[in-house]
This record gives sequence, structure tokens and C-alpha cells, in this order.
Amino acid sequence: MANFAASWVKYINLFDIMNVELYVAQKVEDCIKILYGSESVPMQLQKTRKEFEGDITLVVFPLAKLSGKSPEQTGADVGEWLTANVPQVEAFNVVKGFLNIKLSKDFWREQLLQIADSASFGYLPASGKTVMVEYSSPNTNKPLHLGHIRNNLLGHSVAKILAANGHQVIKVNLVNDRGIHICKSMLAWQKFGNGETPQSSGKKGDHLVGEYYVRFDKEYKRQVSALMHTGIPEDEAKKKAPILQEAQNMLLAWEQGNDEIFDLWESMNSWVYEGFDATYKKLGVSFDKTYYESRTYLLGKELVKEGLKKGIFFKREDGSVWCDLTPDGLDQKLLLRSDGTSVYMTQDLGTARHRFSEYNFSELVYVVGNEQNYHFQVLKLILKKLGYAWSDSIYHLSYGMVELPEGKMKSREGTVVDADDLIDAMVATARETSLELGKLSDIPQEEQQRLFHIVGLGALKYFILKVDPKKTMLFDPKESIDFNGNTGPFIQYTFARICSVLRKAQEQQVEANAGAAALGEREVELVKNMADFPQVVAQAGAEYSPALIANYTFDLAKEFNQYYHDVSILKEENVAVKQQRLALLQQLGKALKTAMDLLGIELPERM
RNA sequence: GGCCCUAUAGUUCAAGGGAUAGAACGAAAGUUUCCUAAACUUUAAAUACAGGUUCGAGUCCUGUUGGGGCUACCA
Repeated sequence: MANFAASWVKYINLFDIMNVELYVAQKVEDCIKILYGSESVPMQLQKTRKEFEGDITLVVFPLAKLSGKSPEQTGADVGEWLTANVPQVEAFNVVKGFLNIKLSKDFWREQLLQIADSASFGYLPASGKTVMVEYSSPNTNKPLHLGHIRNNLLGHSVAKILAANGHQVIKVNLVNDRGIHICKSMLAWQKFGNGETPQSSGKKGDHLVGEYYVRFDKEYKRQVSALMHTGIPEDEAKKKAPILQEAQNMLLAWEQGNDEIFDLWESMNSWVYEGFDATYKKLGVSFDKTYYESRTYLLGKELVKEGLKKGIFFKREDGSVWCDLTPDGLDQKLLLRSDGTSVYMTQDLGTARHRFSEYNFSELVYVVGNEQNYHFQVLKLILKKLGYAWSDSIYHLSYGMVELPEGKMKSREGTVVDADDLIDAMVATARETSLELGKLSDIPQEEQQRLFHIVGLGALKYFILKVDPKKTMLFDPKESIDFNGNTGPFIQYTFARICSVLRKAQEQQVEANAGAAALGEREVELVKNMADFPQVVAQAGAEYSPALIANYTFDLAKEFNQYYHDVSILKEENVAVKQQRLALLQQLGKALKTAMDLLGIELPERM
């Protein structure tokens, strides 16, 4: 970080309230220009650590070279200048090479007033940019599992964070509704299904179809091992199993528009969509537009012709088309099979171009697991070679796998955690815990159910989103349902208690008033943290990281708990102080609510 | 083999090249004078290894080792 001011300068006009660090940065820059006559200022500012006196800290080491004095002396010089020339700077101290700057209480009171006045605190002004976020992107042959949950929660939250950064956001889903895997489910259903439907069996549509996919695999494995017993090598047996060949024929029939197959395909897919919709609804995620691969899978072929003409791609003797990426340190990539059909990459290339021509957005974010890092590297590179400058505005939000304590999830071994089961388990645990503690007993049943759902899902969402997306995370179904510590329910509970205090205050007929009194030390601490919020949102947007929001929110909640423990509010006798503390709580509640909303987590007013 | 990601308390996670590496869970000990004890306070406990760059490295570079992923005419 060479130059603090430069790195944040892009946010200057984004904040509807003043950015504290930026303000100080400008003043320090003025100071250094005047004191040392230097034009470019190597400046590093950071929040002052708790154990030192002050609000903002300037790291002086880089300035020592400019001043030609010791870091301590330089820090003292700058501190004196600031105290003398900037009214908001109240005091300073220098520890080693660090200049701790203390801002006046009036300054912080002004900050609180601005926060209270702002109807959209935490949301940055419109950027004029349009961003498309693709996430979820399920296959229609099996139900959603834990990995999809991470994908959906990330996608939904990142979309919200980008919207809070002032961008116009389009959330899209690309459903992989065609291909050999769907034919497998269809075939198994035909063979073993006896006409079973979600209605007749009472099963959720996606689960039903998923069962037949598993059924296919079982039969397939049986046939392969039978063939191997007759002396056929494994590789060959895997290709020759009759049921697989049937599935391949089915795919061919589908592509040729066979009515019977097409009808079956349509009705089985519709079962799956009903099931998915139910899960999406429970998770609280949604899309502005859904693409179906059955309608887009032919899109890339034009592009391949174009690439061949330009000499970017080449054709092999067998007729297959490739792109040679070896000069870029990658491999050769297949784009058309020898039979002329397209592959995943071809479709994705076509879809990307289609989307850009359709929406002309400034950015396209793909929320896809890190096992596809290579795919996206290639995708961007090929688009670039084709001359599409917008290739640079594609961002692959790559997230790590979710692992279980027993190890990696494998659908074939039955070690997946089903999304619906998991959601139900979280809600059930929320219910048990709540009933055990005897809470909510005076609330109607219906309202209780709603709260259990909010808390159970809050726990799940927070647990997943608080982890840096790119890291592999460990999910322990038993231990993850924790309502203490750095968890969603802890923040929800904190919010409910804030609401409770505010309700009591209303009964006492005390109005909140942010400007009623001068701020005390403890209040300044809280205002300081709250004032960081827009910056956290900006950073979370720049890094596509809900984790930053989550950890910020937890700190805020924890700080409230400590504050409330130490300071009297409802029993405060000084009316002005009381009014102000209530206003502070009000804003704190607002900030928590806004922050958690960016994670897609609801905050109940009582729980 | 090649390419990419990753390594921090017993465990799960933090740390914009900066000060004494923060939390939470678990462990040990305590706290019901404002809200709802799902809270608060205190204690013990960590940068895989070896070099390098720098005034300063958990952070950047190189190497070693461990973990994960990709390397399909699947998507």
C-alpha cells in the first residue's frame, strides 16, 4: 500500500456521509506538503489500536525519509501541525513510529447526527454500473446439497453487496437441464419407475428425480461388473454397459426432437423446478432471470466459426476444433467434438457473448466452485483472443469446497448433506433450543414457527458466509448449530435486545435524540465503529466478500453487549444523555439490520 | 509430471507490509442494581520448515513439507 489517499480516492464521491479516514488523509497530506514540500506523499493510515489513545494512526516511518528526522520527531511535528491547523484534531501522541491522532468529541457527535439523518446509511450512491451475477446453476438430475447452499448464499449476498455499492444488479441462474445426466434419470424412471410422480408418491420433485439418477448408477455399476466378469477390461466395460448406451441413444433422440422423449424430459424437469423453487424460497434466494441450457447450448458454434476464420482456432484431421493455449502456459482446449457437437466451454463462450450483447453490462460475475478455476481462466483467455475487450470484466468468484468432518462429500457414497434436510435440521434445532430456554412461550404458534425459521436459517447463512469464500471450509452438522459466539443467532439476539430496550424507552415516553448531549468515551467508540460501515461495504464490494460484512457485524454486536453491560440507559437520570444513548442504540440497530440484510439474514424484533 | 489454491491457539475463523498476532467454541474461574443469562468479566493457548527482500514480514519472493483442486470429444 504505497499511497493511502490514492487507493481510496475512488470512493471520495461515493459516501453520503463523510469518510473519516479520508478526511484525515487529506489533512495529513496538506500538512506534509507544507512542512516538507513534498508532492507525492507516502501515507498509511489505520485505525488506532484499542490499547493506545487516539482514533486514527499515521504510520510515520515512510515520512522519516522525507523529513530527514527521526520517526518520533517527524510524528511530533505532524501532530503539532494538525492540532494547530485542523479544528477537529483535539490531541495527538507519538509511540515509536506511530502518530496517534485524537479527534474531538464534537466531530464524532457530528458523525452520529449524520448517520441518524441518513435514510440509506450503508448504501452508496448510484454508480451507473450494471453488474450481472450468475449463481446457483444447478443440474436437474439431483437435489441441491451443501455445496449448492454455499453457492446460493454467496451469490445472493454478493448481489446484495454490489447493489449496496450502487450498482444495478441482475441476478441470473443458468439451469443445466440437458445432457446425458438427465437422460440417465429419465431412463431409470422409464425402466423402474412404474409411473411414479411427485403427486403420487408425495416426494419432492427434485428428490424423486435424484433417486432415479442414483438408481441408474446402481444398475450401471452392476452391468459394468457383470461385463468385467466375462473378461472384458474395465475401460471397455464402462463404455459398453447397455444401460449407458441406451442413455446415449436417448440423448440423441432428444436432440433430434423425439416427441415422446421430449415430453418426458419436460415433465421430469418441471418436477425438479418445483422442488428447486421450494428450496430457493426456504433459503430466501431469488433470480431476475433464468437461463436454460437447452436453449443456449447451441450458442457458441457461430463463435467457433469466427475463430476458425480468424485463425485463432484450428481443425484437426478428425474434424474436431481446438484452441491452442500452450503459448499462454495452458493446454490445448477442445471447442467442437469430431461429430460437430459443442462442449461446455463452447456453450459458455456463446452464452457470455450473448449476455454482453443483450445487457451491455460493465461486469459479469460467475459464482462457481474453485474446481472450475481452469475453465474460467480459459474462458477469459479465449474471449480475449477473439478480440472481446469485455473479457476483462468477467470475474470468477471462486469458492472453496465445503467439507464434512468425515471428509469430502461424495454423492455416490451417500455422504452428501442434502440442502432440504439441512435446512429442516437447522430450524428444528432453533426450535428445540428456544423451547428449552422457555422463550417465546407467549407468542402465537404461527409467529413462533416463523421465528424458528429465521433463527435456524440465520445460523446456517452466517456460519457459511463468515468464512472467506475462497477457502475450503469445514461444516460440522452437529457443532455448526451453535447459538453462541460468532454466529447469526448471537447477532439476531443482540438486535432483539436492542429493540426491547427501545420499546421500554417508548413506554417511558423518552424520545431518542442524537444531538442531545456531548458524547462520552464509550459512545465515541461505538460511533467510530458505525462510521466505518460504508467503508466496509465498499471493501466487501471490491473484494466480493460477504465475510467482511459478517465479521464487522459481529464486532458491532459484541460491542453493544459490552456497552450495555457497562452503561446505564433506561435508568439514566440525565435526560439529555439518555436521549442520546437511545439514539445511538437506534442507529446501531439500523446498522445491524442493514448489514445482516446484505447477508440475506433477517433480524427479528423479539426472539 | 504440469498448473492453481491453501497452511495461524485443542477446534472453527480474523489480521488493508506496521505497534504486544485478534475473536469465537471448547477448558478453568467468576458476575442476576437498566434490556431477554442465547449476556458479561478473567485465565491458559498459535503464525508448518528453511532462506531472502525491508527500518519493519503471518502478510511479499524462493525452496522444502503437509492438505485440496484442475489437468475429459462430462457439465
